[in-house]
Amino acid sequence: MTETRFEPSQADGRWQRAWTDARSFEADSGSTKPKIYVLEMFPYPSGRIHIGHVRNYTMGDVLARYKRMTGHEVLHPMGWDAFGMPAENAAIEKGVHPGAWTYDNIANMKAQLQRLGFALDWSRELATCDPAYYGHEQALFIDLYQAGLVYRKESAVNWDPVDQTVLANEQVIDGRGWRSNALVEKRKLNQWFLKITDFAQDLLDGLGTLDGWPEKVRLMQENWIGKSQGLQFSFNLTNGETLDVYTTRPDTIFGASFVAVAPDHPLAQAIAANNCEAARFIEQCRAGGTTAAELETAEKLGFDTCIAAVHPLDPQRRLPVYIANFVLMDYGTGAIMAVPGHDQRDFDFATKYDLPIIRVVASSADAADAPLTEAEAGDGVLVNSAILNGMSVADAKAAVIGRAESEGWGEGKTVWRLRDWGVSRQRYWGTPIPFIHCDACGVVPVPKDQLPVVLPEDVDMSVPGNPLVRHPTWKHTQCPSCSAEATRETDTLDTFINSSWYFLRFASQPTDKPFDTAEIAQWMPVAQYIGGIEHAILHLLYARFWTRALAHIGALEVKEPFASLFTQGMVTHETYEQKNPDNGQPVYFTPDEVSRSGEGAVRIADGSAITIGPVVKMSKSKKNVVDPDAIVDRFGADAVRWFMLSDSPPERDLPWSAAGIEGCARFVQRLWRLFAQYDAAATGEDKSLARKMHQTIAAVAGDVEALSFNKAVARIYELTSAVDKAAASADRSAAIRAILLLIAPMMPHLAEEAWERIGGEGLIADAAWPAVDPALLVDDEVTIAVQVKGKLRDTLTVAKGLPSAELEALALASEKVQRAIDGAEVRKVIVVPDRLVNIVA
RNA sequence: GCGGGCGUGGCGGAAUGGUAGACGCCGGAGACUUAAAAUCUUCUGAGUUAUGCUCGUGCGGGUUCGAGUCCCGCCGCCCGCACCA
Repeated sequence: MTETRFEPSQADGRWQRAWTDARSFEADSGSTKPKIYVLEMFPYPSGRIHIGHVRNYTMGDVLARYKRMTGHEVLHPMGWDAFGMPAENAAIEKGVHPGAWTYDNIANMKAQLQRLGFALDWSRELATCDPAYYGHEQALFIDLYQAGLVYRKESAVNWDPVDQTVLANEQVIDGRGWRSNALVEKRKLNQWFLKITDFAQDLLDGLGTLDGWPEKVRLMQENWIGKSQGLQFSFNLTNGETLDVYTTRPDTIFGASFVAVAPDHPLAQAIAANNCEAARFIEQCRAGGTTAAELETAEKLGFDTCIAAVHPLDPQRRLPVYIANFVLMDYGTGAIMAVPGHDQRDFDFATKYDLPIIRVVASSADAADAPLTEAEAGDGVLVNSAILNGMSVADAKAAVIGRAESEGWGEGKTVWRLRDWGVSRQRYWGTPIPFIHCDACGVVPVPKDQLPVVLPEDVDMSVPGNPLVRHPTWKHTQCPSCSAEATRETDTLDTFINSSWYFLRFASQPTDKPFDTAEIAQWMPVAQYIGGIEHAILHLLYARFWTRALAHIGALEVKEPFASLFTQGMVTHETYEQKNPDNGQPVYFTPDEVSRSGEGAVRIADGSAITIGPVVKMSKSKKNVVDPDAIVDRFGADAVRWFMLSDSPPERDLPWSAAGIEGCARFVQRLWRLFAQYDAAATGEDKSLARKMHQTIAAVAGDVEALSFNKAVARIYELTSAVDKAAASADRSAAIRAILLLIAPMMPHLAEEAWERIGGEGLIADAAWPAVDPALLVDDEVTIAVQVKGKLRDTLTVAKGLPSAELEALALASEKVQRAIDGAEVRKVIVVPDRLVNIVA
């Protein structure tokens, strides 16, 4: 090792080729080693990878490489979530075919990923837009149809009358199409649905078994599934009709002081038909915002219908019926009994419209008349509730439901927020839904031997509307049952279906079927799944459902696809801006355009002052981005990888900084110089360095297993400094070799290069993780804190395991301690062996 | 509004109820050099009458021999959301 600098520009490519040539990272399903599946969420091929991908994939890579070193057969694949709207947008804007655009992007991004040296099994690469992938998806979809998990029903979509297309919610801006600016209409279409609600309870129960998932994600899914148990019952109205309401608090029924229906409720609509004031009110409700935060802070508003409802347990009582802006049509029956005393929204409404607020739950029977200044949702005993008085909330719930059922005016009911999954998309760039519409036979699945139903290549994206509908020949076919003229389904599948089983196809990819059940069992479930929190609900819930659905039809033996989930933080960067003198709007500059010095920054082009803005998520609009290729060119893959792992805990945001990456590049060189000092022939002991080495190996292993990469990095720095300071010895050489192995998963190119030079056998990628001698994990000397009344006054270095009495004597003998005691009487001495002595005087 | 999370030096962050600030970045001083870069050494929470002492983990209480850590009440920031009856 004579070169004084490590040259990533030469080493990176050389070792990447060596790994490819040796097929180092191709997973063997037949291996007898313990198997482990490490997976990061596959990217959408947008064109360029961004630094967030680099962070995500670096984390997975370190774990995958580490697991290989600890004797596992590792499956660590990569592919492309390649269907979706951006390709169609590009096609419309640039006149390229969505497929051509997508495959170009894949080629670029693959090259970018390969430059980072990720230990990926590229032999299993897949793209969801490949008929070899989506054909199997069509087969699975038909299987689920035959199992009764797929059905069609009418459902509303956002229709853009100018672009003749259905819009996603995000494409509707202030009620208008994002591209056409036309007013969006609600249109009812016959669409395909998956029965995810059949699995609601199972999906909920499964969350309890996912110990390896963040509590936050489990909670988000639980709320999304939204199970509630309550009473659905019917009010008799004074106009002769009845009104169904749902409540989760039947116990508070005697506290009901009004009834409210959603603006979209049929009753409200009927009233509005001959009452323009009501119609105006409903219109006003629709004009308001629809997000939770907007509605929560919006004032509670109502319209008195002048209809009254008869209280089912107190027929003399009449409750006014309101149309209210805070009642949702989509949940329950779209109508509620309102209990102001025990629901804050009802309380706010009652206060505004001067309706009675009745306490029916109190801390004790004596507190029945305690005034309510806000709604009280807590537990207690029933008061002011006739037959229910004195009961607990739980008993009263059961009593009311029992009575409603026996008297026939209501029934206990479980209501779910979760709704069936609408999977129809009226778009070209997606998986064709493999069904045929026949006038005589109805909806008929495409026979499996005719799969895949392939998208036509010759489409014109410049004309509005779905090209599959207007293609001259594609949709025309024969009915598989009766051979009559028939048409293909022109809807394509939601891309969330593509990502609901790609991990299965990675694990097993026969040509004649979606996957091999036995081979899947070798790898599934995914041991560690890593991705962004933005997928906490939809992707992860759909994948859990799809896996269950396949298990339900016997195609799989696992129900939960991802045993452990990790959601990493974003990569952030400060912003650089100037005010536009004309309109005062900020103008952003990229880090390349700005020279940062000390406190301030200037624009390189003209030397003008730049305002340094907040550190926020990297985004194109704020121009606070760094290009992975550019930084790999400049610093090498290993420095970039090291930066991704350093400092910030992986679940938190990582602030990118030029100084930070430069520091990492310096550390790469420092290690290079250290490795050059490796001397296999060195002799002599360095017991304390040997201890430090074994402790570090054990700690780094634990940190990597826990994905606490920032801690592992800190420990490697510590050991490096200790080795730097140590004199030559056999132990020092061993420690240098250990550092090399510890950094191998993190800085694999540097590690290979140095491994070769010190005469390591084979590739370090195939080397074993260094062994730990348990005897050397503990020190024989410990430093004891000596406190007086809880304040540190001295420290003592003593032999480990010194008895308490001796520790106490040593502590009391300390001059500093005596000065702190200052002659006071020692009342108590707390001794924690090998830790501290606390003298209470 | 509800749910969840987080508040520790100039910055990112360490810390099984037991020596707060590990490790890194920034910054200061010095060595090497004709010089610079690189590298190395060293200092770096605040205050102070400096071998010491006092204060210090968002704020106010509490439990404890001992609290960044546990409990109660606030404040602020971030994320999620579906007024879910």
